[in-house]
Order: sequence, then C-alpha cells, then structure tokens
Amino acid sequence: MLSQAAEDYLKSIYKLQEKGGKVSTGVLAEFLNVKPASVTGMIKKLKSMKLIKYERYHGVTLTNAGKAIALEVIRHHRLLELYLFKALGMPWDGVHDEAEKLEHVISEDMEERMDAYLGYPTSDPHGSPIPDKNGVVPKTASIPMTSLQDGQSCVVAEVNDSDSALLRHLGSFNLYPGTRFRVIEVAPFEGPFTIDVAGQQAVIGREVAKHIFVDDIHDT
Amino acid sequence: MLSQAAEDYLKSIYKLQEKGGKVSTGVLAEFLNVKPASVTGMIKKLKSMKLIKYERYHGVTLTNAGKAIALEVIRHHRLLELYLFKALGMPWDGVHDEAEKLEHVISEDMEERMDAYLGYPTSDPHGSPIPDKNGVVPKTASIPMTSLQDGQSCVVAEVNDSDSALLRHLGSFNLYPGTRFRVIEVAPFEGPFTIDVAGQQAVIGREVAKHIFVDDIHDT
DNA sequence: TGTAAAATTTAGTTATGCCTAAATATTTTT
DNA sequence: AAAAATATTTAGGCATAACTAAATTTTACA
Ligand SMILES: [Mn+2]
Ligand SMILES: [Mn+2]
Ligand SMILES: [Mn+2]
Ligand SMILES: [Mn+2]
Repeated sequence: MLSQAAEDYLKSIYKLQEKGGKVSTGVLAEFLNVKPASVTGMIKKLKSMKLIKYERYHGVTLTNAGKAIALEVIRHHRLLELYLFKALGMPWDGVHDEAEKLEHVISEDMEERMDAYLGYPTSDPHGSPIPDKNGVVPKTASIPMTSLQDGQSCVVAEVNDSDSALLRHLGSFNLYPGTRFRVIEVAPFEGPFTIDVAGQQAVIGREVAKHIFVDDIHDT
Repeated sequence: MLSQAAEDYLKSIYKLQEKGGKVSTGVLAEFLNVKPASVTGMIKKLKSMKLIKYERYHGVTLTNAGKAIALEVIRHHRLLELYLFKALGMPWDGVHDEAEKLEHVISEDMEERMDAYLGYPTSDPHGSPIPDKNGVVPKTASIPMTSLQDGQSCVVAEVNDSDSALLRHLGSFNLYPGTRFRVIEVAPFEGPFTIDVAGQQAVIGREVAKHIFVDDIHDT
C-alpha cells in the first residue's frame, strides 16, 4: 500500500500537470506546503516505483500507473465531498478538509456504496468532475469568469474548493454550480464585476472571479 | 494531535483494563500485534504525555486524560460501525475494519452529524455500547453464553466484532443482537450448544459461544 | 559569453514507530 | 533462598517523511 504522503504527491502532480505539462520541484513544494528538498526525496521514491518520470533538475510527469493512482485518489476525494454534502448535510465549505483526510483510508467497497447512493454522480459540490471507476474524467468546458464581458449571462460551472472562506463568501451570493447570473458591469482597469444573481446584485472582485469558472454563455 | 498509533494504544489499554486492572506490556503487545519492546517505547511516550500511569516492569493504567481519549476513539469507532451499517448498508462483518481506519480521521463535526442521523444511538451493530459525547458508557449487564443451561431462553446482547468470519457464521444462524434463542441442549464434557432460533435449530461450538454475550434469561 | 541569480539536489539531522538481540528484573519452582 | 523460567527493558537498527544548510546545476541577463 502507498503512503498517504505519496498519494498526495501523485494527486498534486496530476493537478499541476493539467495546467502546465512538466511539474517543477519548486511548484510542487509550494503546492504541498513542504520544502523543495523534501520534494526531491519523495520524487526519487516515486520514480523508483515507476509512478513518475523524472530527470534531475527538469521536473516530473506521471506515468500511466501514477496517473491511475492520482485519479483514484481524486475520485475518492470528490465522491466523499458530495457524499458528506448530500448524506450528512455538511456545508460546501467544510467538505474539502474532511475529504482530504478520508480519501486515503476508505475501502473500494465504501467508494462503491457512496457512488451507488449518490446515483453515480459526475461532479462534486464545487463542480469538479468525478473520475469514473476506470479513471475516465467527464469532459468539462468551462471558462474563467474573468473573461466575461458586460451584459453576458452564464452559469457557474466550477469553483475552487480548497479555500473555505472563499466558499462561504460565494455562498452568501448563492453562487453555487448551476446558478445562472448576468454581468451588469465590468469595471475598467481590471476592476470588479457587478453581477445579477436571481434579482440580487453582487460585486465580485477580480481575485475572487479568478476562482470561478462558468459555462453556457449568452449575450443579452 | 495524537498519532493513530498512540490512539490505538490508549483504546487497547482501555479495553484490556476493563477486564483486569493493570495492563502488562506482554498482553498489550499481543493485543496490538506488535513486539513487547515496541510497547515499552510507546508507553514511555504516553507516560510523558500524562495519558497513562506506568512503573517499569509493573504495567500501565490510563489517567483520566488518557481514558477520555480512549473513549472518544471508541465512540468514533462504534458510531462509524453503526453508520456504515445503516446508512451505507455495509454488512456487519465488514464495518469493523472500515471503522478501524476511519476512527482516527473523522472530525468532531462528522461525529455529531452521524450521531444525529442515527438518532443518538447507544449501541453498535455488534451490541457494544456507544459512549456519549461526555465519555459516559451506557451500562450493559450481559453474561457469557457459555454459562447457559439446558432449556434457558435468552436474547443476544453483544458479540465480538473483530473476527469477520465469526460474524458471518453467526449471521448464517440469524444470531444478531436482539435475537432471542432457546438452549435445547448443552452437550456434556464442555460440548457444543444446540439452540433454537426462531424455529431453526443450530449447533454452536464452545469456541464460538465464548464470543457471544446474552441478556434477559428465562427458564422454560 | 561569462557571471549573477534562481532553482534544485545532496548531505546530514530529527521524530515516529516499528524491529531483533542482549541485558535485566520479576516470578516461579525446587 | 537460590536457580530457572518468564517478562520486560535497553541498545542498536531500519523505514518514512519532514527539515536546514551547503553544493551544484540551470537560467537569465549584462
Ligand atoms: Mn476538494
Ligand atoms: Mn490528502
Ligand atoms: Mn469494532
Ligand atoms: Mn485504529
């Protein structure tokens, strides 16, 4: 059995790799909140297990075996988030931390039971896709809210799940995945977005908007 | 935060202490499946944390602080077993292993949510009492099945939870907590018990009977 | 193209929690 | 009460996974 630490490394490499190909030691260290020297150590272990490809000073990428494990952990995480949300009524800003710990210890049987209970869902409470049993990730085609223009209407597709204060903030405007809103005004010089959510006006700063991804855009 | 290993030591000391006061290094080692030398090491750590009382060569007992942690872990374990059983439909012979891992990882919030979902239960699927939030253990007054006589009728109160093959065996006779049965015959010379469970006859060996505890005994 | 800055790796340390083998204390037996 | 058997502790190691400080490699830029 792989250690929790190793699983978290693989999961993190997967996520970082999505955005930019090879993953450097420094970026991974930053992401995992450890020192670069520690990352070098774990990288060697993962390489010896053939879970990553690695050349000194040149970053890492997952092998197929490593990717399969990463996706399994991500599947656990997202199923758990949705399960805790739906079955135990946990708030959407609380499920991430709980899932972060549980993801490494649940059995395949428990995974399957949650999946069945939830009706084989394809996304978690923050809109992130849940990989299926075979590691196939449902396609999502959302764009960053920051690229929206005045007058456009759209649906929240996905939000960053790891900052619970941000999630509470979004919750206060009812900005959950599936919620439609319309851009009233984008303030100039990289300014905030004024939006309309179900008749209520809200002002969303750039920094917040960066963590929101949207879908189904219409000009109005 | 206490390590998982330390939590398991405290839980084990609590359980062994229930039966026989002071807990010796060897008994604890046997129970935890580690070597006595490892136990000595952990004992020193737990003593330095003031969670146990200890004198070299003379065994350990829990302090109040240690007992509180032990009961908290046991509460997690038993709530989890019942939750997995009721909410996810896991078989009663599967919940122990799952709970053994989850017990160290769940938050107080999750504990409370499971407790509420289950309606503040007082016993787990194997009949063991669930300590309440304040560490108060519901009183149970069951006696070992091995002390039953011919013709006595009783109700299953509690069974040993950690041997899943044994649990499957008991399940095949419908011997769950709450099930009433009647002793038809106790074979002489420490022989097996022939019992009647809801009209069906079953033969239960001594070794199995040792792990069954009963209640509400009537002579018939 | 050489040097300075930045990133990464190596070397050496720490803490946890397990192990085996040897030493020591306790308990039982004679 | 001493010797033998049993239980426990100490001593020394190993694996994991972090850290700091120093050395090395890459990259950026003058
Ligand atoms: Mn998450
Ligand atoms: Mn994790
Ligand atoms: Mn159990
Ligand atoms: Mn445990």
